[in-house]
Amino acid sequence: MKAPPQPVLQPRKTPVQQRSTATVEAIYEATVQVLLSSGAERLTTVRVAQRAGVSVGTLYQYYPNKQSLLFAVLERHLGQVADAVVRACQANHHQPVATMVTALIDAFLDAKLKKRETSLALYRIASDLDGDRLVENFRKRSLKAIVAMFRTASPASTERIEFAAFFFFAAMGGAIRTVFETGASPAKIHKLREHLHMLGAAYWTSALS
Amino acid sequence: MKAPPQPVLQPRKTPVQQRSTATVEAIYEATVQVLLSSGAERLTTVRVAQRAGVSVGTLYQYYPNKQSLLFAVLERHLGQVADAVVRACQANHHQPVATMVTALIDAFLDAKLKKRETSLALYRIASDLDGDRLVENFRKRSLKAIVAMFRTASPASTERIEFAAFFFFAAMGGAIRTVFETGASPAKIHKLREHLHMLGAAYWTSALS
Amino acid sequence: MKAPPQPVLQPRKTPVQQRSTATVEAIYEATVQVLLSSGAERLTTVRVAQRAGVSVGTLYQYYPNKQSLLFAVLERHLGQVADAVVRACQANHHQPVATMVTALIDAFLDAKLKKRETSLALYRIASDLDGDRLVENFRKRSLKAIVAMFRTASPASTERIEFAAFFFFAAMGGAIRTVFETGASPAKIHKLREHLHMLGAAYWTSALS
Amino acid sequence: MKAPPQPVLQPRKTPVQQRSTATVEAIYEATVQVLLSSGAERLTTVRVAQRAGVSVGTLYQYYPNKQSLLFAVLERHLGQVADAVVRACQANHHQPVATMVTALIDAFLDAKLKKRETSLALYRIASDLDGDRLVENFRKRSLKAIVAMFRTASPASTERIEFAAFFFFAAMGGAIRTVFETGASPAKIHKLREHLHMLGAAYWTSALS
DNA sequence: CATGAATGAGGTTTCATTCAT
DNA sequence: TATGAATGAAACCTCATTCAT
Repeated sequence: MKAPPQPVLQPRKTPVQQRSTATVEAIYEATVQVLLSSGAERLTTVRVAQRAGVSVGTLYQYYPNKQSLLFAVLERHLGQVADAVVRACQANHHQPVATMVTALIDAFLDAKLKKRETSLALYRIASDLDGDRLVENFRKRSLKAIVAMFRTASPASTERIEFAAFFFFAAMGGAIRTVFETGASPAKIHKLREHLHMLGAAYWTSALS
Repeated sequence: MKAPPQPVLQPRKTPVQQRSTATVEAIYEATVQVLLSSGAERLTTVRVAQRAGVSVGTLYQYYPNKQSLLFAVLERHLGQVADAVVRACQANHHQPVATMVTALIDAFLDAKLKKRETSLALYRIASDLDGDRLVENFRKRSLKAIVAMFRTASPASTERIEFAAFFFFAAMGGAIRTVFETGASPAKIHKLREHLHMLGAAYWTSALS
Repeated sequence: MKAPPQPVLQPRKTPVQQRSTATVEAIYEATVQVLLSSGAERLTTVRVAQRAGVSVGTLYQYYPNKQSLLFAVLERHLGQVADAVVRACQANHHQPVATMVTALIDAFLDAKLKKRETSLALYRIASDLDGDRLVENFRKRSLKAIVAMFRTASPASTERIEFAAFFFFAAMGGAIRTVFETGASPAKIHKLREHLHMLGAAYWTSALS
Repeated sequence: MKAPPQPVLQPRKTPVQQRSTATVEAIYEATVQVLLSSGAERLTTVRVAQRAGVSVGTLYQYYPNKQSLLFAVLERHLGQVADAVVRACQANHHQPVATMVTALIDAFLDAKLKKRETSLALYRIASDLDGDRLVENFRKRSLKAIVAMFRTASPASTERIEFAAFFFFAAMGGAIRTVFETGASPAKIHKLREHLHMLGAAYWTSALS
């Protein structure tokens, strides 16, 4: 991956035609597949194009460079998880804290589980140059919803809730990531959920008091 | 016209002369420095050698390939953190749970803080091929000591303690990592420690009951 | 940071466009030329590419590694010689032994003479890793045709004919190679042919009796 | 193998002391061993020195460069074979031609057999830059003795005998080399000798008439 | 004399990206 | 628009040779 002087990371064009949309989608899917089957190290633009059934040239019509490709994948994945979290939070305003915690954890964990493989592959590329920015956006969106939810349940200061949300989100993410990375059997996933609930209940009770 | 090599990750030779000991250390230090200043992506063997003030050839006399270089850094870092954790655990057998939790958290967090920059850089390269193995070893060593400590404080089943240790270690690591990655001001570090203590106390009380 | 490759010696892709057919041929020719002008020792992929008027990258689009390049040249050369031998043998079934011997020798020698320089350069690279396999194939093809021919002229056991063919083929090859290596003036070539005829006639008469 | 501007191929010093002689011998032996065990491709000066139990520096005290090392080995090997041939020839002056032929063949083949492995390894390095010169010397010495021998048995012109000797020597060498290279079982060696005798008798009878 | 650490040119190979067809 | 051949900078790694100790 060469370092382009001024990287452009947005898709080059907004597809409006039928064919373009299909092509973009095929490239997206191919990227995920190559990521899963070959790993980030072996992911080359030519390989992705081949898997997508198009030529490299075509790939570059829609993504100005390799990074934008990976960004697109990462962005969509994070977006899906954030969506789940936001929905769960919005649906549980004014509920008891215990309910909120469970809903938040389940939403996050289930979203990750649904794309477990993709998620695993993406942990790695997220570290690459400037992937942080996307992760940051993802975190902001999620935290905003989480904070909003907990504010309907607790008189604690916004600042306090904000840090607690940030902190808990990070801890939860770390636990899930590690379980995924060390091999996630159904039994282990089950225990993970249990302990997340336990952790969440215990933590938020302390944190909001 | 090369011949098929087999990747070896151990240092290539044990220095016998005075000079080479200094060289190997210089290369190690240079690796850390380049990692910090340029990032893993921009870390090349030539750059490391230059920074160390030696030629590439010399580098390859001591490290058979680029990976072994990164391994050495990762290994030493993880070893130091594990050492700190193990020491803290051994020193707190038969203490109250609250004391144990605080000791564990502080040991881990302080070890990480001491090499915060290095730690940050290493999160990224650990994902690389087989870095997992080192991380796995690190986790095993740490968990063994943690489990041994908590067994002196609780009649809970070993299996339960083991999972709790694994889970908490992962959550704590995730929280710390995220704080490091999002910029760790002293104030934030302070809050982090507080909330880790809170999280730890709340979680272990639940988990061991 | 490379991943463990597995050596492949077959050409990498089949050209579909007009342009690439020309390119692959240019690279092939350049390889022969560099081999002749610089010797196998000085043959580098960059040099070959330059001589071919393309970039190294292009070279590697068609030949997966340096060896495959040399293989291609060796294979074509050996193929041509084998073709000549096979044709000569097939055309002389049921002829007198003297005729057979002369035909065989002339076919082999003339095929070698036609590409004398190439042949000379190839003697050297054939020794390289696994070049043996190609030479072995070449020998098998040739010997099969030779044995088939002599069986139409002699009641000797197949086993006897087979060894005689192998032995004579080797002796003939050695004599020709040495003459080529020590400088082959037309006069010397003339004598060589004469003595090969003499040797062949004398040997096969003994061997088949 | 870099190309030194003005290669010096003679051993750097003539060893007179005890230790030096032993060292030179050890290096020589190590070279052969490395050649056999690792092949010419993997033969490095450091490896040879290690196998010899000395440092590279010491190696370079006795051999000015890598080529001179290989030359020494090649030279000694060829010398031994030439010695055997010369002795056999000198011992068979004025014998019947059949006796001469058998003696010559047996001397050559046995000398090669005695160092079959070394011989095989050396075929390859002899092709390297300027190995030809040594081979040429070897051939000259051998041919001189062969010609001298046959002149005591035949009134044929010197020129005729000379070419016949050259030609036969080459054919014999080629046959032996090929057998060695294709795997020389005792049975195959036995047949080889038989057919060499047959070839030799038949050829020289024709050639001297 | 011996040692072996250091050198660095040079070789092979990859892959993001461009552009003529 | 799509194609895929071509590019070439840049990375990794080797190894003959030197020279301070």
